[in-house]
Amino acid sequence: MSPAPPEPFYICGPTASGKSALALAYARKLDGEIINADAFQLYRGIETLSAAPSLTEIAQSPHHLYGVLAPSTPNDAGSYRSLALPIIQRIQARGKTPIITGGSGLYLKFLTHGPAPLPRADASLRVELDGLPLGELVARLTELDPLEASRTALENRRFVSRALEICLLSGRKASALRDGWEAQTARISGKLRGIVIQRPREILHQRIARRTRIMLESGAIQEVAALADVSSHCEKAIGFREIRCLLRGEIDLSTCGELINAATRQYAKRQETWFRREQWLSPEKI
RNA sequence: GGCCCGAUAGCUCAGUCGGUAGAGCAGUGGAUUGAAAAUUCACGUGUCGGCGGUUCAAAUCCGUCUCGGGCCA
Repeated sequence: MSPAPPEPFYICGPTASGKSALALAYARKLDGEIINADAFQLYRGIETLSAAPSLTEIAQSPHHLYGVLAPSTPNDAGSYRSLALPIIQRIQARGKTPIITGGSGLYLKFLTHGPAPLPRADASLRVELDGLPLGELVARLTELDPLEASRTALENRRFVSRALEICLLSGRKASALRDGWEAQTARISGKLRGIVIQRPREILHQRIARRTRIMLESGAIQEVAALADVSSHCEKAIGFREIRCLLRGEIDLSTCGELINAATRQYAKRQETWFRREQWLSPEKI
């Protein structure tokens, strides 16, 4: 009888909190291999902009799922799960510990809790729904699935659109499809091992400012310039828009840095809100 | 030295005929299972530059001082 495969170890927390460095430490400690759980470090061509691990870091331990997608490739949490699961299994089969590292809360939760039994996104339907006024989306959702409408933040176009999309694609009520899934996943609570990095807000802001400065000095501008003609999925990365403004001469370098700083701070706050609520790991102060 | 303009939230500014003030940004908290570095919701007491005066009542009118900026010497 073969021994049980090593359980994955999760390292998460807000941006610029030091996840990559901690992952390396744990890779040594647990004889592990690192797997990315960051939505934008998946992409090639924005390694600096997305603060992906450096070549020096990557050389120290096997790293997986960094720079594996072309900039124009769309992605979502479900696709990420499909990419990550086989890699986790292969690492475990070698007797190594998967060290899953990243700050994309939704991606992590898809990995740990699995997808709800819902139809996946449909690009052409989204184009169609995007053309309708929010009021109409709300009206259609309310008609098809009043229960789901009552549970949805109706001011949030994305959420309304997604709920309606589920109803239209499945021909069933989104509320019915979602039911049961949450209860099923509740058992995972507190069972997984890992760390949520927490730092005082002030310290985190200092780290963000430092990282933004280094990023702008060490190639992020060139990365965005190189993608100038590409209509890419990764345009949503923080810093992309700001650097494009810089390249067009609309703002100066210091303004660009300030805008990126502010956007990164806001992102870090959203991540903290997410991880504060997620109780499947026990938070550990660093 | 003289004249003019400005000083209001952390920042940029609005504030009508005098009735003790509100936007954007920043910040904080929340939502968030298939776009998530996305999307979205909520939260505004501050010596209205200081001191005096007029007035029932002053961010608002008057005087004066301080600090910016400008013009003329």
